[in-house]
Amino acid sequence: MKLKKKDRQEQLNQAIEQTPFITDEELAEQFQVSIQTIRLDRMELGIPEVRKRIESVAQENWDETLKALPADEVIGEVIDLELDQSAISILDIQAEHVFSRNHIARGHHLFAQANSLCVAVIDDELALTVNASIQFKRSVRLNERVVAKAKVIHTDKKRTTVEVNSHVEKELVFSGTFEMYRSTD
Amino acid sequence: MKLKKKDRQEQLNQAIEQTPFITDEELAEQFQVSIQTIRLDRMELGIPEVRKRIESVAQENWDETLKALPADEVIGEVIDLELDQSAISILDIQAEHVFSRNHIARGHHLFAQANSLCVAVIDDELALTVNASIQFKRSVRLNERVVAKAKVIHTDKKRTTVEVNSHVEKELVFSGTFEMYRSTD
DNA sequence: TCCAGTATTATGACTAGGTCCTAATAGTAA
DNA sequence: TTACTATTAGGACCTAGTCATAATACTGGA
Repeated sequence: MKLKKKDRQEQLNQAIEQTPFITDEELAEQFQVSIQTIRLDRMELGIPEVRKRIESVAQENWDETLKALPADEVIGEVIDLELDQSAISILDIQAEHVFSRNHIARGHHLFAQANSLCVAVIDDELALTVNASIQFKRSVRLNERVVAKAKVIHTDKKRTTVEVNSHVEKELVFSGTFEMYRSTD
Repeated sequence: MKLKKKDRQEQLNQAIEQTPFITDEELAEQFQVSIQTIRLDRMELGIPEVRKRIESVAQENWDETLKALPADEVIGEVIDLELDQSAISILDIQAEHVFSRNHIARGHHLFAQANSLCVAVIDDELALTVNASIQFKRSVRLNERVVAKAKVIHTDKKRTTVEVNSHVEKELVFSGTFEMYRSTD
């Protein structure tokens, strides 16, 4: 027996969510109803046509591509910077940063925040990490805000040593010492 | 004076690359030529129509959404894994991994490859990095392939120490020692 | 200056995947 | 049987094209 209207619309909703690229014609085939019925259903459910659906999926992607473009950007948001002296950045831990199982932030994100802050604080064309010694003091969870403070503690001709301490609220969660190579080449 | 065909086509290419959502009509307006000219240009350059461009951007996004779902995934591709003993992964350095200025891979990607490999090698529910001591031996460049080898060198009740060495060809580019906390909680 | 060849524009027929509106038919429940 | 909802059908119109043909404009060289 064919599905009742309500059930069909429910399934339609799911089908489109899963495969937004599907046309009305294909949906009509799938549910064994006419194209017009599919269209009426879409109207009632407020679902736009394929091309608009595709466009909005594309739009999301494009926004993210733009965000990713300045690849030299610091991981997190820099809120204070004194070149060759100190810098502070914040990173809000979101779903993409955590293990899905336990909602604990993956270590490399904290590392990335600290490491890129070290690159940013150095007033030279080129800054590369040579060595680093780091400690993860406690695990960071979803929705926590990590504040990383970098402080230049030593500089000579080619090398700069930077110390980074990251806190959530008042609690130290990460600390590291980074030895950086730099040049104005 | 209006642009010559060659110059226009060059700029057209760029314009579409930057804003793939633009229609022929808008492009015709922008370059002050007829729609037909824009279409001829597209044909010659092998550029598909807006809706196809939008669809391919959307398709990329969709693929990535599916890929991104297993957020617990290892950075790089695991090609060998013996639980609690050793593991090997490869990471091909692509545009998104490097500084745009000098095409040198950003340190945190090498760290992420190594760190996530340490997580993967541990045969427990939970594995978190506690300490790490790392050295970047030489900078890695665009299109190079980094092979990371992880080896468990010590284990007790709650802690596991893993050593990771990453090579490009025969050359050591990164090495680190990771102290991991784990539990079957 | 004219001529050839290239570049540009115009026009018309056709397409996919729709919207919007009207109208006919089918199914169901009181 | 009647009333109402659900479904289907049809036609006009839309956008953003493709493909083919033809006319016009521009430009460099003999």
